[in-house]
Amino acid sequence: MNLPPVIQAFVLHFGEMGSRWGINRTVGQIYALLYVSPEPLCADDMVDRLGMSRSNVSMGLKELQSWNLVRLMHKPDDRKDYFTTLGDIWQIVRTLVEERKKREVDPTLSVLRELLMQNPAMADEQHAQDKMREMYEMIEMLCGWYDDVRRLETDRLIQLLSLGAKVQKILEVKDRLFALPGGRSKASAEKEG
Amino acid sequence: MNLPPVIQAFVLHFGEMGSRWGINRTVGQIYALLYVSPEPLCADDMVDRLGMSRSNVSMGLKELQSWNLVRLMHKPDDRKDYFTTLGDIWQIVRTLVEERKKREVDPTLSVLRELLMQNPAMADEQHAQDKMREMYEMIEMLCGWYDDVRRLETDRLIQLLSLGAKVQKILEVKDRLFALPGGRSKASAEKEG
DNA sequence: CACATATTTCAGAAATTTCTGAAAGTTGAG
DNA sequence: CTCAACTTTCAGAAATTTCTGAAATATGTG
Repeated sequence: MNLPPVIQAFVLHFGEMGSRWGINRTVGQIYALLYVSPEPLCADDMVDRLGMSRSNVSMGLKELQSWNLVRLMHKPDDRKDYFTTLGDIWQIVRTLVEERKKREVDPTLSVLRELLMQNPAMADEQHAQDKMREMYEMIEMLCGWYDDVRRLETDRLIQLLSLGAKVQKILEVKDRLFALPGGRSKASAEKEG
Repeated sequence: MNLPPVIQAFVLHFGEMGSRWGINRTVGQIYALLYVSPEPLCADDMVDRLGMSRSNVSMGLKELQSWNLVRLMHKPDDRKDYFTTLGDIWQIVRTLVEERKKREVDPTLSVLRELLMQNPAMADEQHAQDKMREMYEMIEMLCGWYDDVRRLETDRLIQLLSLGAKVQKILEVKDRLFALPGGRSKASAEKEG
């Protein structure tokens, strides 16, 4: 590896982290390097700096493109392909979540849905299906929330995050304010959508 | 494998999913089987039903215990160890998130913190550190939010999730209600915590 | 303690994943 | 079309991870 120490440490760490997630070590390293680079890099730059084979870099870049994590660019009068990461850190997180959902959560939901349609042939299967339904409903709820939240603009999202659980308190205050004795208040109507 | 078809399909799916996460295939299968079982199982039950070696089951259970995902039990007059999953699905999700944070997010934060202390020796390192800081702050914000939300009781959490982004609207309503011309309102005071 | 029942460890086999160099493919310029 | 510059593919090598059987360890019972 041929990198300044701080960058090398960062790249190595993300290589390790990558291998804990589905992404492999070299893909993690390539991405980390691109993330901290001030300029787009071409494959040969990465070969030099990361010390891996040209073909490995090529495969890694292909995978990163399939994750929508990297953008292909060109420089004028240069036939090489250059790459950069895509968007700011929040956009990166959004993309990561979106892609992982697509690859992991959605297929799981569809397996569960299918299994829940089967007729249980015995008590154990019945019980298993009940547990699967519990899981299915939990995932659906998280997906519904995600589907709402992903549409927020980033500064709204940040605002919401900084609020944390204080939302609860605000809801309580609001409920008290709008509460009408024995009636369905405007607040609860809104809360229930 | 020696399992009813619906359960087998579930177990196989979670095996595959497990291998996309850090968890390996057989550990995923063991957990899936325990999750849908009405009764605690002993290691030999798992050997029978999953068709893997006794030692493999033993190692898998050890790993699941280290993740706090499985509880060891005993039956009266029986020397075998029995195992169950731990808590309802929401508790399981909490545990998973907590453990993954501990193993993946916390170490990353500490690497980043350390790298941000270094003196940049050149422009590229300076730029890299800026990007790392951006990432560090994003992770800190997510952790802060998580730290708030994890304390909520499950039904409060569910309530919050079903609310989704509608929280935003409620905030807007609230801001409008409390807004005093030119003044720091009770609402904004609360929002800023 | 001796024995039977259980669980864990661990060295190496088996399987899977990652990585490489060589060859094939692509593309723009002359 | 031909060449040079560049990228991709892919078969097999290398590395890593997973899995197993055999041996070691632990534990309750008489």
